[in-house]
This record gives sequence, C-alpha cells and structure tokens, in this order.
Amino acid sequence: MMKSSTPSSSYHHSAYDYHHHHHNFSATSSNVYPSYYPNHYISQSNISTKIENDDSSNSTLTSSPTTNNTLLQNPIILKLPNNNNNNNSIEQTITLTIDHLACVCEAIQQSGKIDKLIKLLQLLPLKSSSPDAVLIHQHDSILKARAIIYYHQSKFRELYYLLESHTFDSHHHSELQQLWYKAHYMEAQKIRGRPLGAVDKYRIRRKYPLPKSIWDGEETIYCFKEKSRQALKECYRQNRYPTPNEKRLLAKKTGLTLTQVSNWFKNRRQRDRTPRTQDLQTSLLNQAAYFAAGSVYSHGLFATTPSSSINTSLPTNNSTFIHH
DNA sequence: GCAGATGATTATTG
DNA sequence: CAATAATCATCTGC
Repeated sequence: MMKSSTPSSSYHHSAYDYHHHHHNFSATSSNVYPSYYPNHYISQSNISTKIENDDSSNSTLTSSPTTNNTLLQNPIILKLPNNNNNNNSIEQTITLTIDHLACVCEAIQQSGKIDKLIKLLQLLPLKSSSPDAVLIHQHDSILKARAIIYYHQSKFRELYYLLESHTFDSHHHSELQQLWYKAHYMEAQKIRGRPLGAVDKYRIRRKYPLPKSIWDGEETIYCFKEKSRQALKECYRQNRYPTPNEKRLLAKKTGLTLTQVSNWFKNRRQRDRTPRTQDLQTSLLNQAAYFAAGSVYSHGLFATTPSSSINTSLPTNNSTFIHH
C-alpha cells in the first residue's frame, strides 16, 4: 500500500489499507486463502519455515509425509539445497501439490519477505524440465510472486509484460492493481526527484490504465464499484433506514462490509440533509450575508445566527467557515 | 444504533 | 498548480 509520507494521517492509513485490500479478497482475514485452496493450511507454516531456515541444513525434512491420498494430482518435487558445508551428497526433497505450493507462496508473499520469495522460486523446477513445470510457472500465485519480485528489483518493463500477458483470477486483481500503480508511481518518482502528490498519481493512473488481465472492467468511482453504488442507491430509494438484515443482504450483494454499508447510508442521509448544490449554497450565503449586513467582519456572519437553522444546511466546505 | 462534525482521499475544474 | 466537489471513514455525544 502506498504510504504517503505525510505524518498527519496516522489513523487513516490503516483505514485505507483495509479499504483497498478489501475490494476483491482478504480484508476479512478469515478468508485470506480463498476456498479453492483445500485443507492445506496446516503444513503451510511448516514449509515456509523450512524455506526460512534453508541455509541451516538441519531442517527436519522427513517430517512431511503429508497424506498422499489427497495429493495425487501433479506432485511437485522441490530440491532443497544444503549448501552450508560441502556435503552435497544427499539431496533433500519435498513433495507438494500445486495448490499446496501456491498456498506456501501466498503465505510468504503476505509476510513481505522478498528474499524468501526469491528463494522459493529458485526451488521450482525449470520450465524446460517437464510439461508440469510449465503449469507451475503459469499458476497465478507463482506469477504474482514473480511480479512482486520484479517490482522490488525495479524491473518495471518485465513487470508490466507479466501483468499484461497473463489473465489472472479475480481474487488477485486488487493486489496486482496496487502493484501496477505502485510500479508506475515509482517509475515516475525516480524521474523527478520529489515524491508524487495526489494529482500526479491521478494523472499517472489515467495515463496508464489497468490492463484487462488484472481488471474485470467494472467501473469504480472512488473506492466502491459503480454497480455496488447503484445497488445501494436503489435500496436507499425504498428505505432510508434498512434493517440489519437488509444491510447484510446488501453487503453480500455489493461485496462490501456491513460497516461500509452502514457508513454509506449514514453518509448518504447526511448528504441529503445538507443541500450541496452550488446555487443553494450561494443563496444561503447571500441570505446570511443579507441578514448579517451589520456585521463588521465577514467571518463572523454565522456565529451570530442560531446554529440549528443554518449550520445544518451548509455543505461541508463551509463548516470550516463557520468555525472562525 | 443514529446524527453531526470533521478528517482524509480522490476526482475534476480553472 | 490551486481550488473545489464528491466520497468514505472516524470520532463524539445522545
């Protein structure tokens, strides 16, 4: 996630981290691994720790006789190098299914340890070795890992080509979209010396739109998808105060969180109460100025009026105006 | 739970 | 670039 270096917004970053990542998967942290990864959770930490410790050659590799019943499909053999002392005599290997491998790969990606990700990819069999190896290298998680590595190595052209040339499952879209933008930001930031502002980023996003392989083409304004917003609007027309049950249904339909739905309705009601058209705003300003014509300093206009009548009917832009 | 105010971010405009 | 509008989140008080 983009950490803008402004020190002023400590609490907000976490909020937006949550927000953006939530779009397609994973913010609920209960389904970090989508359901198409079968029951392989147990041993994932087991293996990732092995990769972490792979320079100490005493890893207990024999402890992974995972139940071969469910692992029939495409067993993968990883050769773990014991490079420490010169005893290259015994090659230690480990067998996995491709789903299992992907699970490990995802776990390491989430840990943010790039070096370990590189080590994992180095363990994979070469593409030229077998037809199965080709399949491995076409797997979404493996490709995503490679993309992340490209990003951290500033190999931007390789990254862009990778993201454009392979159609990813939508579970990965959100993460890869962030990667796409982050790479372009980084590239532009290296050209000029200073960090990018919001406007610069906006222009970059317009200049380098997301490729179809990472994006389902659904229109998204701000953070929510247009389809979600219209569903919310439609429900709002019928009922401004949905019951928790209705909210749950709506959350399911829109793919948003329950709190996000609640927030949306709350904000929507708030926006509806406070007229926000320019005409009405200026007319109110004029009206207030007319009634407060005797006031000496312009900023004191609203301070003399009862806040209940005017304060609530002014848009956000003027709420700061009121305070001074 | 909601209303109200406010902060922060994004999108647009001049 | 600055200013503005639109949007979403969070905090406080009830």
